[in-house]
Amino acid sequence: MNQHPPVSVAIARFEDIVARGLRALIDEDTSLQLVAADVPHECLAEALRSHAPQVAIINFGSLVVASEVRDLNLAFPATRLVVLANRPTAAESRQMLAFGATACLAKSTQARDVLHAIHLASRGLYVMPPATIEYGVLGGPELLTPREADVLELLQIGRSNAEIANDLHVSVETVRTHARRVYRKLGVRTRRDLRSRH
Amino acid sequence: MNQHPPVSVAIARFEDIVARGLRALIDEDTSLQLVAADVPHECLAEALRSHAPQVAIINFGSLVVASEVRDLNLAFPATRLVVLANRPTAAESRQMLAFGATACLAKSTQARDVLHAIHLASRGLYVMPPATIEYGVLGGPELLTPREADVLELLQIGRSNAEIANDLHVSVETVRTHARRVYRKLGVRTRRDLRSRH
DNA sequence: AGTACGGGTGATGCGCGCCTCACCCTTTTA
DNA sequence: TAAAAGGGTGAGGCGCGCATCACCCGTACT
Repeated sequence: MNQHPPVSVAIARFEDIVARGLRALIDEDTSLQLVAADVPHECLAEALRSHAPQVAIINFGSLVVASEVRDLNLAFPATRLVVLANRPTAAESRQMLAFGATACLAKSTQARDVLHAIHLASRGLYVMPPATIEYGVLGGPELLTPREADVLELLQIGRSNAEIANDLHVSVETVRTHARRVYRKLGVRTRRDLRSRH
Repeated sequence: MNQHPPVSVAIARFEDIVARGLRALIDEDTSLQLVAADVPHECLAEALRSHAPQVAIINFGSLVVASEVRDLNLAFPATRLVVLANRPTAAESRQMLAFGATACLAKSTQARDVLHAIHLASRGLYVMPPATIEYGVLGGPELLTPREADVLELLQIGRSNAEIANDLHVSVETVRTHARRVYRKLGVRTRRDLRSRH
């Protein structure tokens, strides 16, 4: 029922065992088409230029500097970059995404999950390893702060400002300030709207 | 070769068509095991408590407020939350992740990608829709700051600390401080390492 | 008329990242 | 050998988000 054209994939050079595993994995998946494999690190740009794969699997370990990922992404924006690292830290993973990678995976990731990630990345969805997202690392002033979320929750169940102030052990004025920001961020004008929305 | 126990999945209540599609999708996948389906929104917490599924697919549209996701995540940290929204904005997606969701998907996502995301989410990997990550929305003290990027650029073209200090109109000591942070963040030890490519 | 609510503005304190610079030390390089 | 670079530590100032509270005004409901 789903007839999609195969996803073209290029693989950078990896350690022998890893490379063989990756190749076998991708060969097994008929919806993935290998267009280049075992590409030496210094030939990556050339390979991306000539093959223009939808997905390129990059070896984090062979990166001389992390910003090479940014350079590749700027030069070949049509190719989604999947970075495979031995044991990426949360910071490294975030840096990879900040530099334009679409996915960052540990080599300890299960084989099937690598395939899942390749497919998702080929269609632009981001994949990040566990424990890389906490409140605070996601910028953006439109996000509700933890305190605003507390107020929102109580607003939603119909509590008055005075009751909320009592619940949270703060002044009514503080509650009103939080409520105003919640209204603005969620694009509503009254507490009523919070309950009738959706 | 891959003998993994199936992943238990619970599905919240969705629009009829969507619900049928989701069910069929998950029934087809032998590595997914449906433990609850068409769970009304008000029974979600109860369903998660009794079935303790590895993954729960949440209907963004039936959320009264976004912070319900946070509450569910706090109450059932072992269950990965996959939020399915009609057309999530970048802010909404980030808010979902900030509130503890492991994946946020648009309903326009291809069926197979929903399955991919469920599998990845079951093992803790984060999945985000396209265009939700730009440079800057990822906070974190480990990313290169603008000033560090300035220094990096000059370091890469071979300028000395004194020259960089002159270019940027700051002290040599400041340049050395920026350079140190750049080295640490990029995992290199010398400016040579930054140039060994190109 | 009194109370609660929505909306604007501003102030305060705290924490934290960023930028700047300084002083110390060792290693590398010219 | 002297200069440059790498590495550690710490300090001071600045900006900003967050949380808290205060005062102003107008409106809606009772």
